[in-house]
Amino acid sequence: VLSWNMMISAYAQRGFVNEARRTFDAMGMEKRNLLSWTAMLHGYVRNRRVEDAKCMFDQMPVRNIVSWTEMLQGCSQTGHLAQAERVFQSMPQWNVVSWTAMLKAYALNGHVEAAEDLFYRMPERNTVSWTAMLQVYAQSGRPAEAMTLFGVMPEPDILSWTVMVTTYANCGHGEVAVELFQRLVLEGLKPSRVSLLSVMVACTRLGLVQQCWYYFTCMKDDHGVAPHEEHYSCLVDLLERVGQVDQNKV
RNA sequence: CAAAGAGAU
Repeated sequence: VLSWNMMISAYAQRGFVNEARRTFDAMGMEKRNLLSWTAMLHGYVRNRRVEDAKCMFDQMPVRNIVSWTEMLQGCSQTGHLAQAERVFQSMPQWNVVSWTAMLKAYALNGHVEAAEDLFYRMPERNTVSWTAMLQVYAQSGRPAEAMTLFGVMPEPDILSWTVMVTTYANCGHGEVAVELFQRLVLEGLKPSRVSLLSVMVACTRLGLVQQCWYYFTCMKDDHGVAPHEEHYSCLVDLLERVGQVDQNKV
C-alpha cells in the first residue's frame, strides 16, 4: 500500500494524472487507504482538474483535514474564492495549514481586509503563515505594510526574505531590495535561485551593471546556486539596457 | 506514503 501511494504521488507530481488514476484504480477498494485517496485528490488539484477533484472528494469513504484543505486549494487555485470560502467554512476542523491555505486564496484575489482579519484570528501561526500574509500585502501593492509585518515576524526564512526582496525589486525601490538581499546573506541564510534572480532584477532596473554581473558570477561559488535560464535572461535584459545607453550616447 | 508560503521578461 505504501509503495502504491508513493507511485500515485509521484505520477501526480509530474503531471501524469491519468497514470496516477490507473494506479489508484489498480489498487482496488480494499487496499486503498485515506492516503491513497488524498494523494489522488492532490493529483487532480495540482493539475487543476477541479471537477475530478470534487468527484474524488465526494466519493472518499473518509475525509480528514488534509482532504478538506486540498479541496480548498483546488478552488482557490482556479480563482473560485467564494467556493474556497465555502469549503473553508464547512471544514470540520482547522489547523495552521488550512488557515494558511485560506490566506493564500485571499492573497491571490487581493482581499487584504479579509486576509488581515483571518491572520489576526488564527490561533496559531508559523513562518509559512507569516510569509503568506507578507505576500498578501506584496500582491496588493503595499510594500510598506509588508515591511512593517516583516519587521515583527518571529523567524523569517529564505522565502520570507525573498518575498521582500522581490517586492522591492518590482516597486521601483531596487535599492531596498539590494539592501535586503545583503542583509539576508549577513544573517547567514542561503540565497535561493529566486532571491538571486530578484536581486539581479533590482540591479538591472537601477542600472547597476557591475553589481548585477557580480551577483551572477558569484552565485555558484558564494551561494552554491548554479545559474539558470532566468538568470541568463536577466543578463540579456541588462545587456540590452547597456546597449540602449550606448546607442543614446552615439 | 498525503495538504499551506517566494520569481522579473
